[in-house]
Amino acid sequence: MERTQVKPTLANRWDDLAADWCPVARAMSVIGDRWTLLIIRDCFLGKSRFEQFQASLGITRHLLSDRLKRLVAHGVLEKNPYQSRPVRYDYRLTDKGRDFAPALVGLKDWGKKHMPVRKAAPVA
Amino acid sequence: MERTQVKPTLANRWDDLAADWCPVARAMSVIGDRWTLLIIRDCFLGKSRFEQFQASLGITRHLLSDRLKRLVAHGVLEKNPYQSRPVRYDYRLTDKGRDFAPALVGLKDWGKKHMPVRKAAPVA
DNA sequence: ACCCTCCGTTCAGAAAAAGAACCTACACTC
DNA sequence: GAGTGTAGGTTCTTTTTCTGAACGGAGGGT
Repeated sequence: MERTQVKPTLANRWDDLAADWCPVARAMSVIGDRWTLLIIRDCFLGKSRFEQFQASLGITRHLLSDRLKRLVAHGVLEKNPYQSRPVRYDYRLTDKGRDFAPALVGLKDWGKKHMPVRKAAPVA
Repeated sequence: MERTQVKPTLANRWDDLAADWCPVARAMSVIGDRWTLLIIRDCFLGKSRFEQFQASLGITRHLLSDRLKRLVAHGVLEKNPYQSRPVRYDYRLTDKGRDFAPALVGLKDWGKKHMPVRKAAPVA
């Protein structure tokens, strides 16, 4: 009885999309932010560690930590120890994660065709 | 020189991605939020008006207005008057917008396969 | 004249993100 | 046996963005 009636009229929170009738919306409940799909892209490019993602994306560590947790929780990534003495983890795509490949290719093609690289400021 | 620097300290991450080396990142600079791709999906489903998007998505009107402007600015949608007496506009996909189809299909397939509809709360 | 529809805009408050520093645990050197 | 470095985070405060509700304007219908 504590949170069933939180918002009766408008539905929108991140995870509310997960129950949408539309599969695209349900996909957006996983990757519907600026970084998540780029983390997945980095995984496809062979990156697997916290520091690698952080260096690659320039994302804040806090947010990266959060997004990795979310991806693991969704079963898109797996967190495994890759060495045990000082325990260190890496993140690898699961089959579910690898199935993003077609969507990623679609976005890559779109970006290539429609978003030419315009440098922010040709300083100096 | 006084007000070109509206936000001097923080870089706008949205637009930083537009200059990224990776075409996926550049695509994310357009659709890298929870709603934009769903607006585009709605366009593919034949919706074209403010109220239709708002009813379909449950997005706040403010944000919808903002996202539509952004999509028009990016050339993904076109804003056209569909009646002139009380001037009303609708939003239609451009060719650039229609080129999202493959990516959208990729996400739809992923959502269908990996995100079964789980109702938020099986209340009574 | 009054209410209705469509397409927004404005405002205050809540949520999320940014940026930087901090922490743990171990290994390597000195 | 104290510093230094590395990997993988967490904590903190300040900005930015999003939400939710109300307001506005331009015309239409009755």
